[in-house]
Amino acid sequence: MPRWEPDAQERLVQAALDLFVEQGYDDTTVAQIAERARLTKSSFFRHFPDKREVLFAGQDVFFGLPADAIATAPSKATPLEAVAAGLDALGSVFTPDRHPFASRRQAVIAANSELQEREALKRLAFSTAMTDALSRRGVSEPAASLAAELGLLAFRTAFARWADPANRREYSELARESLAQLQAANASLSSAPAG
Amino acid sequence: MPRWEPDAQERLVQAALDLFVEQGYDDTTVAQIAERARLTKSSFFRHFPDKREVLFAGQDVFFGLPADAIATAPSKATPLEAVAAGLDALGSVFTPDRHPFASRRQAVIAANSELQEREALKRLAFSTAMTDALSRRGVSEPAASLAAELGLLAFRTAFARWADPANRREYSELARESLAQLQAANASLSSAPAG
DNA sequence: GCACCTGACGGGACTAGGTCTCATCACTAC
DNA sequence: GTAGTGATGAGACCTAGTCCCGTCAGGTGC
Repeated sequence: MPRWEPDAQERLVQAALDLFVEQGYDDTTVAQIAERARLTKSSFFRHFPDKREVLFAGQDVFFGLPADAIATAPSKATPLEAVAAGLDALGSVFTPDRHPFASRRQAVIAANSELQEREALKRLAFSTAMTDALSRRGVSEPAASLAAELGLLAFRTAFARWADPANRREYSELARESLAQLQAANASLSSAPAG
Repeated sequence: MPRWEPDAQERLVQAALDLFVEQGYDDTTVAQIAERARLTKSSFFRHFPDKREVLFAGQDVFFGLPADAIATAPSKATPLEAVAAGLDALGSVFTPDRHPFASRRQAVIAANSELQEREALKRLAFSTAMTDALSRRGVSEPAASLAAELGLLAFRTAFARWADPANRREYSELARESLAQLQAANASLSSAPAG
């Protein structure tokens, strides 16, 4: 008989998300989260540096995937092709079984500016990682930053569509679509307005 | 003889920046800031919703300038021309006399992730404001978001160069230059890599 | 000249996020 | 069997942030 229940971190994440959905982020205390996960406040802060991070655990890991994919893309690939390969690499993360979790999580974030702030910081780290990977491919500034920002915008669009509760399409399809739409829009930016 | 010293908010900002430079953001308490400004902790939180915000006061105001400029740009202007007009509108904010303050402020932000987080959120609000202004001009998605992100990236580059302690060039010149470089890089994104 | 209101401020109680230190004890290695 | 490891509990402690109440100069009405 083991001394502790396994998967403490996962229990904390689940308990946190459930409580945030039930009663809101602000009205949920760390002690409540820990209690529901059958742990204490002390243990919570051993697993997460702060309360917000419980919804962002592991992001640093899978945001490294695009950077790796960009680094290992064929050397003849254009910057945008490398970025596309980077976004594709996230297909292994946003699988259908994770959709319910992601969907509820996004709803919680959308309702709280503190969490949107953390999300903005994570996005910054994401685009920086892609920029660095492009730089190491020999892409100079500001092209590297630009390609990374385009990739980030495509990702944001694709992820938002994927995480929508009503969505049934796959992430990789949405990612390619978003990037293609962005490239098309890019061409029209310097032409006359629609109206 | 007035009951209170005037310019309480400005005194708090100055005291905060001085203390952050002297001993770091984390090692400075709100009580210390208030004390140096000859006020109390209570008054600090009357002027700012939280400790971070003391370095971001007034941003919402001048980040409305680009949105207004985009809205009032000639109807025949392309999205990117409207964005350029938007960035130009910030010339009245980043004047040489504000350079010392901005320079020290950026150094403090660069040293603290909590402040970078807040800055990321402000940038998000900035790009959202520009996107909305473009949408009201009839620019459709994702062109509006794309143009706004291009504008934001140009602004970030220009502002970083302007706020550099060694910089002597004017903001408006740097802004136009950054946007032009970005447009040039945009054309090269789909061509073969440099190496 | 008097009463009244306003608004910025001081003071202090209170909650909760976050840090730190120490004790506990099933499991593992030797 | 003995010593170490490591995830946890317990609790003191600090500070950000909220809330309420009291104070009092200046302005207003009469």
